[in-house]
Amino acid sequence: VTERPATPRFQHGRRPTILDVAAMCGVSKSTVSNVMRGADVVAPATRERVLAAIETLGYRPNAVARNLVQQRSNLIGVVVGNLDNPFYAELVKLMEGQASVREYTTLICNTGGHPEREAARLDALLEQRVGGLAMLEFSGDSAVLSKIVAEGVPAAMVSCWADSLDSVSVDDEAGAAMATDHLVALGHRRILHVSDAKMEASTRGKRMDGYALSLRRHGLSPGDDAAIVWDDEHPERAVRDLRRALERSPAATAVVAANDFTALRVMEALEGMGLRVPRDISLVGFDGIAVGGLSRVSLTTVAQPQRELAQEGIRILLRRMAHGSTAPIEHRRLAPELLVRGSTGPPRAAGPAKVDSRKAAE
Amino acid sequence: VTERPATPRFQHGRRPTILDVAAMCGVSKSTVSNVMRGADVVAPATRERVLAAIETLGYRPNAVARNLVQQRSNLIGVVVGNLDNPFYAELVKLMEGQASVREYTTLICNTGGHPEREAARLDALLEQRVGGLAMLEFSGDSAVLSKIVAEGVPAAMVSCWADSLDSVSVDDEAGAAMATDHLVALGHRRILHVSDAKMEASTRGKRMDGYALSLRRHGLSPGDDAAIVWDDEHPERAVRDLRRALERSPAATAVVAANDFTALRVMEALEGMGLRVPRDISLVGFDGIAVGGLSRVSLTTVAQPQRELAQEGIRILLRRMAHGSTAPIEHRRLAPELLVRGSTGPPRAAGPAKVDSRKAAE
DNA sequence: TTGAAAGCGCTAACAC
DNA sequence: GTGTTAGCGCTTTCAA
Repeated sequence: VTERPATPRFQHGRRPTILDVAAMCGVSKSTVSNVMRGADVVAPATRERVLAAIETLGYRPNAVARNLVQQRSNLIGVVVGNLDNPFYAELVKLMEGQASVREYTTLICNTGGHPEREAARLDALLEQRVGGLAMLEFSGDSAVLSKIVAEGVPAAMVSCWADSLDSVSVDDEAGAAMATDHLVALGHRRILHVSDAKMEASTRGKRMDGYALSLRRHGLSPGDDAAIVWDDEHPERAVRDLRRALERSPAATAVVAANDFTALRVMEALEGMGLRVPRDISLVGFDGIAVGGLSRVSLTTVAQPQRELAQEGIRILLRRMAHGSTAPIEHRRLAPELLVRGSTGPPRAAGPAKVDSRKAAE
Repeated sequence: VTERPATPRFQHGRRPTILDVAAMCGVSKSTVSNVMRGADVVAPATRERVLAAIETLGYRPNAVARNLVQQRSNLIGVVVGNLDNPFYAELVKLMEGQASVREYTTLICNTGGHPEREAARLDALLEQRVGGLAMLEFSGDSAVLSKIVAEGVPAAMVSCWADSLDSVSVDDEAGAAMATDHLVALGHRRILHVSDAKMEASTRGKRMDGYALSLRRHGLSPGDDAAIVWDDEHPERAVRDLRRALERSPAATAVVAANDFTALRVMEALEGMGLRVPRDISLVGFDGIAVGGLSRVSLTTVAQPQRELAQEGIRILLRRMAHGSTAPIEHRRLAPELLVRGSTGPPRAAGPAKVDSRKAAE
């Protein structure tokens, strides 16, 4: 039987704990804890000794233990649908920045828009006992929603919506209407809408509503082939629907896309059919992602105020984390802004363009 | 004085613990633990009872407590420089996917390329006692590096490099040489290099080396004004250097950019000067981000195999987490691939293009 | 101003 | 098979 040494036992690979620090400078661990937490009850001389020991030992407090005893954590879970979409990548980055300024660490999960993955990632976050949850995109799956509510974890929807949770988002309906109004003002009469299959249902719905509302206000109607859904896993379907709507008479002369990510794909598809944007067909996106601003791309879009969304999102979440379920639910709506760039213009005077059927067939 | 009820005390907001489950079905918490952990020592009948209790109570194990007692966590810290750069956003997404398949949760931190923020975010990760660390971009700051080594936390460098840590990356030098070879083969003789100030130093260096190596192999030399650094916070400097190099005689006819993110900005700057790509000047990027593939952008680039990088990165990290510091350091080098698209072509036959000084002045 | 002690929720020996 | 027990590293009363 080996005897334990009396001096701080330092097995290989073992991190020093608060006890090692305490032992080194002959105080109790409470005192070390008081120093660490900045409680101003410690005598200056003692504090110095403790600080020195922390330094020499390379002591680093264990957040896991602290979280366990405090029954809360400085972890914020961020659930995002698709980091491929620059809008969300940018938003996640901004939120992480906001959170870390406030000493919170973010756990970021990408769900790919699949409700079952969303549920699984959420479970992981809940097991980590995150202090709060930010949903940046939300499948709308009611099982996921009820899990959040049942768990009672503070949550905020950012750039998406759920009745029962705090949220901050832009006015999607107004934004989509602005996009459509812009096209109508340019003289377009037959305008299509392409939405994104991956997009959360309620936002998708509101953007479609805004589009339809604008048309109605101008005495126009969408037409039965005007609502197209872009599913990135089966782009050929949307391309086919798009082509049909463009070959009909009167041919569509403009497209409102549900977001920039989709708009870029639609632009690609249209140009693949031999159509020129905006000469033959105009296109408006939604979100205001950075690449849309490149002169090569020059996508007219309805921009969301990302920085404000991130800031408000974190603010609302922290408020909820502080107040618990007592505070009333807060829904912030921010105003989107129409950025007119080079992908929109008046419809062709010389009548509708012809789809290049050779290219279109590919 | 109120008396404590004998039945499971359920204060408001208190999550059920393993003890509540145990009490509910009259077993000890070890048995519940055995069921949870899938230890096959539990009698089927007991297991059923426990499972039922878990179900009705909505019990969810506390990963914080588990991590504390197990002295390890299923958390993987991912440190990335800039999520704005789609290359990293895409890579992060892939790594998160790989990690979650293996039941690991990722903690993602964005450092903005600032060493001090990198150090701060790293501290947060270490306090959470992450089981492993993936560095996707690394300032090269030696303080950060030595912190990782001192802490003894398993770490892998992905798409970047440190001698003392496992890594997986592409052969940056060979890739940059491929890009340059391609331009030389097209007939270009005076070729500039624009690197990215935010980029980690060693990768930046290797890509520059590859560029210089290729030139030398072809009997060319860069010229004293050929090395330009793009700093996103002061783009005007790079633009000025670029313009000078283009106004000199013989004027440069091609640019190798250190990455796609920078290439896109250079493209924007060149076209802002009234130059056309590739007619007046050719441009090659590095990374292979998705937007480069849009027909509007059509950026010739040296693509990195992102999926493989993510897969190998997680594999190497998990290997290190399993073996501790005993295993030898592993450096994997993957081959990059030249994607010739529309931003490169032969130099103008009719001599160098004229920079539009009106536009250039803006 | 400092220390002693009681946990936070869980795992993992080990005993029964 | 199941229960008992001893912690993991820390915070937080409460006494001294």
